[in-house]
Amino acid sequence: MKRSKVSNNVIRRLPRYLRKLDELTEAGISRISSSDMGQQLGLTPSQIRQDLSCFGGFGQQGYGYSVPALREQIAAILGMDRGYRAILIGVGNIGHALIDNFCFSDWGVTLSAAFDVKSELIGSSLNGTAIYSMDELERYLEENPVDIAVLTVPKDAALPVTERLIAAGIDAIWNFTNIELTGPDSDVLVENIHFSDSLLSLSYYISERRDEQQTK
Amino acid sequence: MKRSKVSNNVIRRLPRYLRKLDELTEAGISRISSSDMGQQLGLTPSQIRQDLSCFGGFGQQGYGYSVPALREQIAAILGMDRGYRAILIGVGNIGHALIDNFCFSDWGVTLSAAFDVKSELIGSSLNGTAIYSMDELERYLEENPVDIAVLTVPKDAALPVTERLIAAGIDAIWNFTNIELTGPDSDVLVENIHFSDSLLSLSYYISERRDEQQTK
DNA sequence: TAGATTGTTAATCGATTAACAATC
DNA sequence: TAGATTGTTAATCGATTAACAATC
Repeated sequence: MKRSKVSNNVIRRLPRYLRKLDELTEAGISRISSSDMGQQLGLTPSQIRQDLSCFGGFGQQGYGYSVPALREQIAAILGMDRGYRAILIGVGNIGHALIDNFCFSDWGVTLSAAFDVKSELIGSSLNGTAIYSMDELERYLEENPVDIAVLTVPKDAALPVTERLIAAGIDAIWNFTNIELTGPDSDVLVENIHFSDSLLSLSYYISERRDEQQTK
Repeated sequence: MKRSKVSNNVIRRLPRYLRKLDELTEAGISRISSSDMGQQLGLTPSQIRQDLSCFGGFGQQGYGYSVPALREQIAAILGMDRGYRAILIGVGNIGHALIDNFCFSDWGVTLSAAFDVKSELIGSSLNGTAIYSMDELERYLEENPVDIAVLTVPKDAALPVTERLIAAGIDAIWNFTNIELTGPDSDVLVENIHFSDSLLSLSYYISERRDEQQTK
């Protein structure tokens, strides 16, 4: 697999391809052409072929792509078969929801532990995930392989906890707090879920549309 | 305010600017130059000036930007002052977390009601938001102004509920389900929060980095 | 006034689309 | 074989960066 600096835009489309391929599998469809796929995703056939060709030729001329084969290829490109391990920090409302409802294993990730400061949570377990005290964080990271820290702590705890994680040598943070962690300082990977950014974008698009309708 | 087709990339950066400006306000900083701002966000000064100039000249030569003034301008561009109203559909884990913890009003949006099918929830209220039966959805939409539907239903309910929303004339959906709603069919605005897409992107970047380190 | 920094125009860079030979 | 569709190269389009006159 060549990894010669594939652009962000391409990477962000790969999970959508995967999701679409899963939908096709469920619908019993086992082959698809780039033009059908493009139609269903609102993309041009060229773009899909161009994207996939960053990683190799997965299709067959005159035929298209095998749905299950392409699905496996994309899963591998995304690292779903690498057995990454995650811990979750901050079992508040959103952390709780993730532990209970988000199926990490569907995406090849194992959630191995959770951490919180609230004594009534420590020692219990949720959906099979044990909850430890924040005091045990460093020791746990020393003794267990962890690739991803899921950050679901309150706003004020975001930066201090991030510093502890970085000091403990964590590689990647999945950030659900509304704090901008991406500083130029450390080289930890940060992937953000900013609810508010998303809602504000939607708010913009609604406003744009209404203004257009006004003008007409 | 001119709205002559501003590019997506620009729109997606505006909420980050807003967030940074709020941080600056909290830190007691009342003016900032495009180069300082760029440094703090990892963007070039040019890009920030270019982005802002899509909407007008908010700065002052030789001085920079007034933090509170720019903050208000961006808030207005994003539609935060338009009083949009939202309802939430599906009071499961994630819906519950949003009602309890996500401060809609911070972003100018009012959450006016929630809907679910579970009889034990119907009639109760969470954090001041009343929960209605799904049967009342259409009636509610007829009688109340609603701009945004927050979709937090289980996977299987996603498409049928979306169809009901569209039939009832809803304009915009904030989609938390893992289903691809963006079809070419309807012209409803859809903004997605796809947890899995985000996690898989992170998984890709981790894999990319590790492969690079291998090669070295 | 001199220094700083904007808004904007032009230059560069990168991403998307189109076209087409290769081939299943 | 003929039709379909890929992978890839070239053309186009758009976004980012650089430069600089305007001016606070």
